[in-house]
Amino acid sequence: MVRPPCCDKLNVKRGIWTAEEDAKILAYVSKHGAGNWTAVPKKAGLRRCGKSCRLRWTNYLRPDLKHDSFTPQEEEMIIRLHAAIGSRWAIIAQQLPGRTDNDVKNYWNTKLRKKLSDMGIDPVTHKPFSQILVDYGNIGGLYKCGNRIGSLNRDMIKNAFMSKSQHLYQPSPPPPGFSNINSHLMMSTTMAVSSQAESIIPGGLLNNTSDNMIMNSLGNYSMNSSVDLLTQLQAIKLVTEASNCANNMSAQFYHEGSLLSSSSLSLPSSSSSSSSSSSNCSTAGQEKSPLNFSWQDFLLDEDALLSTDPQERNNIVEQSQNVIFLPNQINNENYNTTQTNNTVQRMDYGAVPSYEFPATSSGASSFVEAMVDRENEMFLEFPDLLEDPCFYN
DNA sequence: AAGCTAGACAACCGCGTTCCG
DNA sequence: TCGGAACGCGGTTGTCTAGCT
Repeated sequence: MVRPPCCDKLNVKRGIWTAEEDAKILAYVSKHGAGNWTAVPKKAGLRRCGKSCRLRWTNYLRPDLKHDSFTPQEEEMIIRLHAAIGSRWAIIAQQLPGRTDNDVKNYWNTKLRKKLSDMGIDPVTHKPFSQILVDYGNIGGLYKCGNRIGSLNRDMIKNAFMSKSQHLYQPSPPPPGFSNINSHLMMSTTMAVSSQAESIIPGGLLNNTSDNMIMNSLGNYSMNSSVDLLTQLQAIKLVTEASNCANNMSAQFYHEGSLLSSSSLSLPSSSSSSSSSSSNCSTAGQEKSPLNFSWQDFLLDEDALLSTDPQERNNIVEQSQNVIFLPNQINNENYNTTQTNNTVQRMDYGAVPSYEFPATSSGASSFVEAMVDRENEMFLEFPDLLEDPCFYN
């Protein structure tokens, strides 16, 4: 391995930093400012690689860092952004004042990934395991009549059921031989990416040119496989706007996340569309107070969706669209993103979005906790379903 | 009390990108 | 335009500690 010149010294110290070394870094930065890290070890009197000095400063010593535990709001923001842009920790961290990419990455790897898995959601794709199961079935021919998945992990079955409550999907007719409850499961697990795009981005809710610009761009996402920084910023904006506006939409986000991350958004290379865009909450969004939240709001009326009446189906889909994605009502003075010299500046939120989570009887304080609580409630509500390991039979 | 294990977090490594002469 | 140095990022590894057996 070829070490950088600044590290290519035999006597470079490695490992845990001492308080004395920290003090030297702090003294140096306070005097000269952060930067020119290759010169820092020599000027500060440290036997460390410049790269290591920079890391120590950015991840630990910076005065603006928060060292307390993550709040539920931060936790949810990480999940949302990860769903939207994947493991772009630096970008995600920019949306969380006082947090570093390393912080976010560690928190994800040690906490959130496991929590999502426990909730039945694949932390990589943000899709329910049940959908992966169905995808697997499509490949392996599980749909064919008489096939059973009784040999599959019971937890996976459980997760499949859970996903019904956590995801709002476009309906698709159940495969032949599936019962009504099966179709519930299937509906929750089958959707086409293209239809997602249309379902979560109802153009009718857009009020101004810049919004339309973003939405038109998103509408073209499937045509291009490249995801540039601007695209990700757009995704972040959409995510944060959706969070602020429809603060009870946590469950649906995974739906959106699958769209935004799995495929690829193609947006025009116009920086103005990102920085100057603003949007207003739709009437629909304003009317739906979090206080009036009902879990049923997240669920589609399957019978209506399966109805042969096109108008009835459209009505349901339109309702779901209004629920899923709402333009924001963010005060642009508080919500700002700029891009200068290819450096993405932190978005500042005058007020950190406060999310309302699906109501549970336990009063969970975070989205994840709410989901877990809801899971428990649903198991109590439908114990019979979980007794039968052969849902798909 | 000793050993083991898992979780949390700090630090390192390799690689891609940007900067600059 | 090119090449080397510096920087930044994401993945991985290492270390410490608390809890359990």
